[in-house]
This record gives sequence, structure tokens and C-alpha cells, in this order.
Amino acid sequence: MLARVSSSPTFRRLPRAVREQQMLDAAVKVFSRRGYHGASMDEIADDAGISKPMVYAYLGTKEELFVACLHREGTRMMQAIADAVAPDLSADERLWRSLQAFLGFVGAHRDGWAVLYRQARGEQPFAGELTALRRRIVELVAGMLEHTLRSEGREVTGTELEVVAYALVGATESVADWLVDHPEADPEQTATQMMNVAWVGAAQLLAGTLWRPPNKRGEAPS
Amino acid sequence: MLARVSSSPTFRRLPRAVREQQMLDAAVKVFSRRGYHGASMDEIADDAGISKPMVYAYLGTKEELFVACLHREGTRMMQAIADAVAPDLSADERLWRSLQAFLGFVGAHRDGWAVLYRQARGEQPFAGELTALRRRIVELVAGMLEHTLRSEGREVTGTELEVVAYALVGATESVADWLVDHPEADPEQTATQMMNVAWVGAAQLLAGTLWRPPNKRGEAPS
DNA sequence: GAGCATACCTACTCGTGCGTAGGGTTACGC
DNA sequence: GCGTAACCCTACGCACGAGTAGGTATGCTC
Repeated sequence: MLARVSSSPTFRRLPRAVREQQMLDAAVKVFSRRGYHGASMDEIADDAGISKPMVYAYLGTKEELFVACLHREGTRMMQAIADAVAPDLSADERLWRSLQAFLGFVGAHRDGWAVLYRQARGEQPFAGELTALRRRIVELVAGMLEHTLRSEGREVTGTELEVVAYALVGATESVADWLVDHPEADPEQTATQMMNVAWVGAAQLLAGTLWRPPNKRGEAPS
Repeated sequence: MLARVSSSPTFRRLPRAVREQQMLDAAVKVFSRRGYHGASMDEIADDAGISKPMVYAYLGTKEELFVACLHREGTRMMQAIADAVAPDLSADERLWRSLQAFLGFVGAHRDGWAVLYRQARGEQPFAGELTALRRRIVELVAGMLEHTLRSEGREVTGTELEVVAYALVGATESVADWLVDHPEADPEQTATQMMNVAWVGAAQLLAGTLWRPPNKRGEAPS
């Protein structure tokens, strides 16, 4: 049925590995714009310059395709952060490098961020995947806080640390979201501002400053 | 075709206002569990103890129904916070009351929270609704920070304040999320911990403490 | 240059779920 | 007690989109 008569003569027929990446690129793009359900396999295939059965042949069902996107983007993100920090740095330097890397990554991969954090969260089948990624990050932060505390000989309960870590991670995610919607903003500068909130606050907390409910407020180390 | 033979004799045929609330309750519940697309109008109708055309007659299409849920839950949330704060309180007391009210509300209305923040975010048609609500909260927080700063005669740019406000709001949302997944946790105590992160950090920032990137770090008021 | 695997297509099937047509029944005013 | 309006139902139409059947072309190996 003479397909694709016009256009360049020998263009198609790329090796599998290349096509898979093109498909993933297209999928991330379409998923991020339309959401998981809003995206159609036809549109993704179209955007990748390929037809639908190819997508099914290479990446499987829609659900599997989305998981593949999640994995690629998640891995890239974690890798970007891991590459930026060295274990021998001080606590605040590690936090700073992480923030830099993280916000830098988000600024450069807005679609990936949208897929991971704006779409995956609401969709039942994938909430678990995302929660796992998030938990790893929270535990990383909590571990960092705990390490600093222990090295100063202070004790804390796990729950308290977890809540603080959740707050820190949530704050950063929120700022990342803001960054995505403000293309004119500089990730580096945004990271500095975030560092101010996180570190100045955390440093005080680590130093023992506490806020207490109105009736018996005060500043007590323990 | 003799409908509903068994069960109580005179039970059905409730006034519109009552049925609408039942439908909204069911909708919020189902949407929060299954997500917007995963939820079916049939299931919602079923859960409300009514048949589908009634839902369409009273609340309109699925999209309109979801918006109605968003509005009711959003309004309830904002109201809960508004009821808790008085304008003549000090900045930290206002923040404290807000956090208490907010986390208390989330703890008591987990389904509503899930609909608002876990589902609405990813769905394209409603992202705007949610963003608007969020922006109102952010502006509230930013306004509070600015007011405190101005009363001490200090200047700041709008963008900086916005980022800090986003961080604070994001941190709180994240902690709320944690709270939803930890039914055993006490909202009041969680609010205290959140207050520690937010206020101890913010207080330092407001007082002029700054963190600076490694090469030229230091503490400078301006 | 025959054989084979890989890349790629068009054109379908079929389930699912939104939204509606068309009709029945109870309450309430008069 | 009769009309009318509000409440409520059982069906269905229909579009959309996931996934597939079945076939074609191209390059690579020997």
C-alpha cells in the first residue's frame, strides 16, 4: 500500500534502541501535557514519528510505557543529585549541592518533572512507584539530619525527624513546581533562596532552638 | 416496573438539597479513592444510593461534578482556617493557629484533601482551579511575611518573598500528606513540629540571617 | 541472491463509561 | 380528588481509545 511515498528516501528504519528513546521522549512530553489518561497512544506514536503497533512492540501497554517513563526520569533525577554530592562534604554543603542539582535538573527537564510529580501522584496504579522514590529522598534527608544531630551528641525520635524531613522535601518540591511555572527564574538563585529557608531553619532546629505552643512558649535546648 | 420493592417503605424521595449533599459526599469519596478518571459516574450514583440520571440532573456532567467537589472542599478548608485566626494576633500566633486549623482539617477530612491535592493536580481541566486556591494561600503567607518585615523597616523583593512563601506552603502540604498516610499521628502535635520548621526558620530569615553560597558565605542583614 | 529477522504499516475489534431518551411514581396545592 | 411539578427509574446510543491481526518492505548474513 506504498507507505510514506514523499519525504526523504532512506530515513526510517532506525535501530531499536534509538526508537525506544524517541518513543520515551514523546511519551514523557505527551503525558506531561495531557496527563496519563488524557494522553492517547496514537498521539504518542504520532509524536514519535512512528505508528502505534511499534510502541506496543517495544514498550508494551500504556501502563508499562508510563512506568518506563517514570523509571527513566526518576533515575535521571536521582543520578543528577548523586553526581553532585560527595560523602566527605559537610552537612550544609551536601544540602546545598543537592538543592543545586535538583533544581537545576527540574529547570532543565520540566516535562520529566511534570510526569513524575504532577501526573504520577494522582493515578492509582503508579502512586506506589512515586511514593517509593519520594520515601528514598525523605530517608536521605532524615539520615542527614540524624547524622548531624548524633555527631553533636543529641537525641531525637524517628517520627520527629521524619516530619521535619517531609517538610523540607515538600518545601523543595513546591519550589520546584514554582520554578517550572516561571521559566524566567534562575534555578541557581532559586536554590540559594531555598537553601536559606531550609538551612537557616534547620540549623536553628539542630542547634536546639524550639518553638512551643502559646501557653508555655520558650526556647529550650531539650 | 415496581422499583425497590423491599427495604423501608417511605425512605426515598428526599428534597434536592439533601440529595445534592449525599451525592457530593459520595463523589468526594469515590474520586479520592479512584482518581478522577478511575471514578465512574455509575459508582458515584450507586454510592449515593441513587441512580445516574439524578446525578446529571442535579450536579451536571462529570467535570462539573468534580468542580463542585473541589469548590465545596476548598471552601470548607479555607473557612476552617479563617475561623481560627483573628487579625489582631501576632504573626507567629496567626501562623500557629492557621497550621493548627489546617492540619486539623486535613486530619478530619482525608478524602477531601485527597481530592483537592492528590487528584486535582494532575488533571488538566482542573489544574487551574487548584492553582488558584493555592495562589491565594501563598499570597496570604507572603503578605504575612511582608507585613512583619515592613513593620521592622526592612525591604525585600516580591520574588524572594514568593519563593519563601511557596516553600512554607509546600512544606505544610507535604506534612499534611504525611498526616493522611499516618492515621495514628496527632494533628496537633504534627502542627507543632511544622511550626518549629516554619517559624524557627522564618524568624531567623526575618531577623536577617542569611546563608550564602560556599565561596562567599556569611551572615549579612542586607 | 535466497533466507530470515527486524523494522514498520493500515485497518480493524471490542470494551468501557459518559450522557440521555422516555417513562413511572409520589407529594402537594387548590 | 385532580393537575402539576418534583423526584426517580430502566434502559439505551454512541464516541473514544486501548490493543491486535495480518501483511509489507528493508537490510544483513552466508
